[in-house]
Amino acid sequence: MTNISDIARIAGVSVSTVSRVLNNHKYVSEDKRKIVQKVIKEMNYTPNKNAVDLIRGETKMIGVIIPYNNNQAFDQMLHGVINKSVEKDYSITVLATKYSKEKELEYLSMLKNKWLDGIIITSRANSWETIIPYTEYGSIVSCEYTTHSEIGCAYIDRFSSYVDAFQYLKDKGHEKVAFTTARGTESISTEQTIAAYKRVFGGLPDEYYLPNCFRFEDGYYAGEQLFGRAVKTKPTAIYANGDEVAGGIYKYARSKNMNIPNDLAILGQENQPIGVALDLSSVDHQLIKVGEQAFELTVQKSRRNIEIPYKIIERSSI
Amino acid sequence: MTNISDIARIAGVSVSTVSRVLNNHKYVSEDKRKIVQKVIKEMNYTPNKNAVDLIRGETKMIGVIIPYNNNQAFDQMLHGVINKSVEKDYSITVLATKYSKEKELEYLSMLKNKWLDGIIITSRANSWETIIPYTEYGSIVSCEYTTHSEIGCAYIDRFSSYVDAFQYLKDKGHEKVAFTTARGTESISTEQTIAAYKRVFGGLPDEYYLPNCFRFEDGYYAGEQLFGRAVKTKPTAIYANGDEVAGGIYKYARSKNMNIPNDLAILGQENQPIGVALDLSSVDHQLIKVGEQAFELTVQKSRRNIEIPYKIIERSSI
DNA sequence: CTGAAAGCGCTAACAG
DNA sequence: CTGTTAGCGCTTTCAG
Repeated sequence: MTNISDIARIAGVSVSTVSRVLNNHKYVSEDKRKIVQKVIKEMNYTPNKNAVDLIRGETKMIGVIIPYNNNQAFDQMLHGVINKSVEKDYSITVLATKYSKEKELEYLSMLKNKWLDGIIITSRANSWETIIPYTEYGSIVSCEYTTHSEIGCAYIDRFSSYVDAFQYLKDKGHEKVAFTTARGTESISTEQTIAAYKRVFGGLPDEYYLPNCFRFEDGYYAGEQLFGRAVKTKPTAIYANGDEVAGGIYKYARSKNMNIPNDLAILGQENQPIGVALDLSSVDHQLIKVGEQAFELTVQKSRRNIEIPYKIIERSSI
Repeated sequence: MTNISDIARIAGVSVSTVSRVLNNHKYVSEDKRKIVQKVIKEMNYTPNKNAVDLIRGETKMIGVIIPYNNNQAFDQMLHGVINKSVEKDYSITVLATKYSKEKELEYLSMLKNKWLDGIIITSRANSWETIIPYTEYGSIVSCEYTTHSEIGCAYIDRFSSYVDAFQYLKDKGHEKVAFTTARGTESISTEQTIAAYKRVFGGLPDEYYLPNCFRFEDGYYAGEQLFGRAVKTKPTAIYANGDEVAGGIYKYARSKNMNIPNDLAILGQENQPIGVALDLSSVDHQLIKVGEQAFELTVQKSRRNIEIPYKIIERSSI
């Protein structure tokens, strides 16, 4: 491993001069700069990033906390982050938690030990109170709205979005509406969905709320639950927490020869390929943009709150 | 930022002793170990990873080179890598190249500057000859078969897979078969598809070969190309390079009221949700397993070649 | 069992 | 413009 002093010795200059040309400082004579560059090239030398980071105290590396690494929604945000990072010469490290509080804390402390310059939280397991102390060590930005002034966020107004979605369904004549969510009531997003539902429809029949839906199969199973079992009044519409889940529901409905949208209207989320394939209406939360914005906030160490707009994409499933 | 000597001073021991308890060395008296641990906890101290990595010469960090960060196939391999990395306490950094040779080289030199312990190449832009010199600085493993002894690989026998797929179509009575690929003939995978095609069908009519297909829309466009324009003999079957692309083709065909599989048989790849939604047959290359194996090889610094089996999933589209 | 001291490879005053 | 030198925070001989 050739290092900076090898280069200095061979080039017949001091390490500082080598360091200067490495970092494009001025005040290096053309002669020396030339020769140093020549030696660097000849020796195929690259500075050791650990040493540089150690002394500089920053790594140009940002971590993205995602609960699951195989979920379309989190993937979209991750993609947004990666998109921007390529331009800005940052590296992105994927931090999967499976919603483990310990794991999440472990990742957060990567800020403390100077491994990461910043962290983007797409979805969290711990309370803000336990997360906030870590902002002392690096920039933390959230993809979920928060009023805590220590945390920047690029967010979608989920409550409004859910209200709009349910209202849209209601306007289309649906009064019996079911919905799926990923996690249960430990999730803010689920809480907001429920609140939005109640706002639009008044009460919420237990059987219309189907948690634990992540993937296609979960949607299919949700269909079975809703129509195969003892649900008193069958819903006429369902709002799924993603197009993949919506796809599973669609599949189930078609397997029972139900007509979409006449027998069952389906509204998905995130405007994914499976949705366009099946011609499913979807509310597009523009998660890629969320990721992109989150990245920008992180590198700028900004604590601003930026709202990303959503839009309902109307197709034939409603 | 409290550091190791702060801890040492407060605990009334030397830095070496602190270092020893940090690294679970034996030969530390219970008394001192206790007090050091107490101080560490009180001070909320975490070792600086840069300093540790600098002196150890390793980072427990692995990079994954992917051309695009929004392509289902690469995502699957990435997910496999991440799955395993969580267990093994490694961090994964995503390295998107867009097939730029320069960018790829830049990433490769992260091995040289001790930033990454290893690199997994899901798809490469440079020749093996230019990549191999970097194996001197860290473990490089490929997700594509290679005989170069310096490189380990977790691969699928693509040529056999393509031959099987085309033969399967032929056995089902299809003689006029078109296919899509991601890149053009600069890609080994495309070359293999073409070779497999010729092996099974003899020649390859130009118009049956449709490159530059990545996403749903590309599949739709491929359908337009094939059926909307002056293709002399319409194909009766098409082998798509992914279920998303297959989905686009399906969508196009249905928009023209074609019957699947009678008017057009469709075979996809990777067994993705969109494929099960549309009931598309698919050859599953088990890319997640490829990623998992690639990870194992990388941390073991192994140069073995491990073949991952594929399987054709029969559904109603053929 | 413990501490002093020598680095790991680099940057940034500081003094010429 | 250039070199000397003192660290960054940690691990690891090497002597006790």
